[in-house]
Amino acid sequence: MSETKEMQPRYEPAGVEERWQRTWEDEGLYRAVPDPSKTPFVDAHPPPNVTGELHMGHALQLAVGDTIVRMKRMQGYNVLFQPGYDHAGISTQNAVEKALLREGTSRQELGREKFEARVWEWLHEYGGKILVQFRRMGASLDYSRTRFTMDEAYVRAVMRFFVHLYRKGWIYRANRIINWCPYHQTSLSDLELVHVDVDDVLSTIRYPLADGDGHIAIATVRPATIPADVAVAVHPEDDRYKHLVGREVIVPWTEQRVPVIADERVEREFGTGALKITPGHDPTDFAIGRDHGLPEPSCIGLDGLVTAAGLEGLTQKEAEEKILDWCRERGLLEKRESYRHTVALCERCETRIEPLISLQWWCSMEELKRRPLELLRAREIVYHPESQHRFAIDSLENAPDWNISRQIWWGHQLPVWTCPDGHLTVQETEPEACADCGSTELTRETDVLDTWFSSALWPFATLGWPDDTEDLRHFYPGHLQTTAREIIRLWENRMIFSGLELLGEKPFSDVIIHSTVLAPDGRRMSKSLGTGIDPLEVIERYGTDPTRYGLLKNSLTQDVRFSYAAIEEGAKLANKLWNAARLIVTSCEGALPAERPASLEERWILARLSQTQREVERLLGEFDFAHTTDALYHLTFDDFCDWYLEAVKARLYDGDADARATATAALERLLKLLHPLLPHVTEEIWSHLPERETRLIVAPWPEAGGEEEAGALQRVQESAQVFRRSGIVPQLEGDEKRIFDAVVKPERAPQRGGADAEAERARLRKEIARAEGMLANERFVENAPAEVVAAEREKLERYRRELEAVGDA
RNA sequence: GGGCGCAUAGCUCAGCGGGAGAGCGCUCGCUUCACACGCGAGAGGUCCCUGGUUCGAUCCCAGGUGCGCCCACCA
Repeated sequence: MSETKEMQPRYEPAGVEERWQRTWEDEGLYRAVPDPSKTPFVDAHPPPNVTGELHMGHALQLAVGDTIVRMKRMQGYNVLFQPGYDHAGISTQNAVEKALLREGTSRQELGREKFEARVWEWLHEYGGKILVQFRRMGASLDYSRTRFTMDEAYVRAVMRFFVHLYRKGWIYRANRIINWCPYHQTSLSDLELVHVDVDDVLSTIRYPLADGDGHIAIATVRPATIPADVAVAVHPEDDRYKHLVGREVIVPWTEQRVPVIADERVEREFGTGALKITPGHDPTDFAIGRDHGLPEPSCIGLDGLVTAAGLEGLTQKEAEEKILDWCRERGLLEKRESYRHTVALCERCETRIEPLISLQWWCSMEELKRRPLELLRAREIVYHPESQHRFAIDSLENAPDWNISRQIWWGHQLPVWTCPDGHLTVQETEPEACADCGSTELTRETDVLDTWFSSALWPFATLGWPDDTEDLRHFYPGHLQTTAREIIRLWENRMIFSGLELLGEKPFSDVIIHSTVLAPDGRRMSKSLGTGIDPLEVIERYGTDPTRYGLLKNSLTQDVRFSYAAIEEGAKLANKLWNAARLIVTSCEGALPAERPASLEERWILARLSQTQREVERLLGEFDFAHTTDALYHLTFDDFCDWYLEAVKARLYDGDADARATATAALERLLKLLHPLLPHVTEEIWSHLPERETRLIVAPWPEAGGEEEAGALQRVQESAQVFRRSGIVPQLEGDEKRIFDAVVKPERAPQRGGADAEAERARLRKEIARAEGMLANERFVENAPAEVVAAEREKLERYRRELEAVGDA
């Protein structure tokens, strides 16, 4: 399938990349088909939010997964790289609501059914955008298998999961304090909040003792919640208040009598050391209240407005004013001081969160987390880098029960029906009648499930579960996951326990937690800061190959700053490779004779290719992309181009058949090693090589041969170094002399003066003195490892040899 | 308040017990028939500070300083 196109001196990714992306997909080379004769390799790529535009983190994530997957595919694995997108409950609902607002209407006006229809409409318009972006990033996903978490089949999996957990007794309904977003009118998990610092006012208010004997002062930033106070708490060891425990105080405004209790969760150092207890509107107070058996009244409604007697319908600010005035009149307001603290906001709309008590659905984690922990501890599932493995274990150990219900409209409605008598019927599909009393007047639970409840099924719901499909049998359990750090607890842990619980096997064995890509100035990339860089714009400018190279050049262990320089390095590598290929292709037209690598430089480059291949296999096995790029960059520039090609160039021009055959073979191997990293340029070059039977993307990964000759050019390279520094031509013979003359071109090199030679001698003498000094140190020779001492001896000999060559004046 | 991580050349970063490295940038020399997104040479560094362990520390340990991220109910 060689195509005879002229190769331009400069490689231009534009056009070439899109062409290959189409070709690979059209020729079905991304397709994954179950085949029992092959070993599967599965990476279920995280489904981005359907509303989203891909950001730099997605680009990195895709590059990481795609690089591994491309190597595996060439190595003969039956690769499934699964694409799709997530319905992203609240985030999607938000986007559509914003659109409705612009049209002058609202979700409430439309009603639930019309709103849902509207979301689907919106999805049909924008939902495909993600996949276009995936393709443009060169991701070799099997697009024919694209799944959506609200597909009919997927919904069935979600319902099955819920019913399964319910029947196990792990799903329950309970009143708990939750994070309530008054704007979205829904509960939110702790992980859906953002915390920001705000300037607030801390008020110190006196609660008179019921027996008239003085007062206790408490400090609060939320006087509006005073009407729901049920106690005042002090630390049990606090000598200031010990004597008051068990007595009663009078709550301002309501003038209710409440007890003084002791609890060690009270911070003695904060404020006055006394804390008002409002279980209905504060998580700490809620916990303390439950432990002390206190009532849980509320004074703030779901809309965030106050409901307390005499304050009905007021905003919290207004209520606060009234209460503070009330206190002031009675001399109970001790002081007001400015106070900076953090508050929780809804991450979607940045509305201040109200902690409220609400009836929610929960999933108990006690049983579900047991086996995942065993597997993680046994390292049957491994997070990379190692620090994230420990974090994953910690976060699972401490996983609280999971609030799985949300009071929004867009999502999977709970498969729970209630009859007028309050019996619950829980089953996958709509029941005819109540399971308990046979009533046919059933109403379905209006809550929907947390988005992550469905995401948790991604590795197998995409394969057809709950049906026993061929896909499932062949492609489950999978292997790789690539994810951002912040969703380990939201997603990774839940995929693991759901896979183990429902299918009995872990969904994957390795999880790569990639780094966060920061803006060039080290700040977070974010739209609101204006620091975001659109990966598609970078791709437009530099090409996909350079972009993924630039992103992968960084280590996984720490956050990295986005760097155009790294991407330009990738562009240079692509261009260098292109030109190396141009030299070989243009001088090697015509039939190829048998390969017979006879000369020193040929044996050397083939050994270097093998050596680097092993290194790349090892590095990618450890998911070390930074060193992979480094090794391949130097292999291409230094070894392949600057030494090997320079050495054989003359023979290629002369039409030496053996040289041409070996050059083509060597280039072929170089292209294979580089393909996972730079898929497009390597495939394009491959298409210019004569008589290729397959596309490079599915060409077999080479067998790494021997490495014995990898050091064969050492003497020539050392001589070159000495010559270039000193101008002194070394004594070499045969192949070594020929290579030296071809690569170093002594006749063309500028004549060096005596100063250079003298500088070189001085350098060598210094090195020799250092090495001699070390070897003269008995304690070094005795205590240092034998190989370290031997290496030092070798160095000494080499320096002496070089000094002799330079002429020890 | 917990947890994790980072401080190495002008910049971005690798190295992590025995010669201080890469890429970019900078200086100098190359109109060498694959490539100037090239080739060659070079300048540039108390490897954050203070102690400790060691024959030997950029690397290990302790403390300090300065950053970053994640988590957390100080009202």
